[in-house]
Amino acid sequence: MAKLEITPEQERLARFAKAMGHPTRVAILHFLAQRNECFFGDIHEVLPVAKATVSQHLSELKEAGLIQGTIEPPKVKYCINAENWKLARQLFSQMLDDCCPSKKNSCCS
Amino acid sequence: MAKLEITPEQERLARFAKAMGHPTRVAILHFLAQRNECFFGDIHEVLPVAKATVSQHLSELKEAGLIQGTIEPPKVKYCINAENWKLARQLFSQMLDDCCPSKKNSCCS
DNA sequence: AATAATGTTTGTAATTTTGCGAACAACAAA
DNA sequence: TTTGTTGTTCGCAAAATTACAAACATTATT
Repeated sequence: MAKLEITPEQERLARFAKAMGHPTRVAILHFLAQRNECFFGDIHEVLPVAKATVSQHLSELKEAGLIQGTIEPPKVKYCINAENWKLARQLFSQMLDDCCPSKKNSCCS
Repeated sequence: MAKLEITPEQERLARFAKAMGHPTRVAILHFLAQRNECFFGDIHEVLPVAKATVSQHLSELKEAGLIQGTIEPPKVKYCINAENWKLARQLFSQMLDDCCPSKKNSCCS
């Protein structure tokens, strides 16, 4: 029993995925992914949620490593964490590309 | 305020991501992604969790559309849902590739 | 009909997530 | 020093997630 070990890479992928697992956070990432300037206010202004909630979502994205925040008094600038973003891309590709090759007898019909 | 609409695509992506947001489910997907035969028992046998829990994780992956199950009495065969898998690949690529282009002045330094 | 094998469903408990208003902290400007 | 701006943190409540054992359903086999 239990021959399968969950690898650190799988843990990391799950961590990224979990952070992306909410519509508002996807919207935030999408917003950040196509902008240079990105203050908290810019994000909050555009979302239909309370600022406390936005702050919380940002904090989760940050803890997952997908974004980073820099204090620029009196504002806070957020942006994609390029390094981890790249890693996320790799891990998701690894997972999603590595399936359903042109096997015969595959149940993935 | 609230000028940003959350698109159906973002909802879908979040749905996929949420399903992938747990180490055990990532492990299950990885397992399924490289196999043709994939009965419940094969999956359960290899994971360090109770069968009720495995069943629950499978059901969540199924509801998210990432896998599908077929009853083959007295067993149940699971496999990747190829069509939605492809969609997931597209959505994740769209999100992850579409960032941090070689902009000057990008905060993604 | 009784038994066995394979998974799902149910019931339960602990934990986590989500969302918001209100209070708070940090800094700039009047 | 007082006021205003910008975000974070706190406290709370509702809902969702996670995990398991036990009960159940379904189909084969004896």
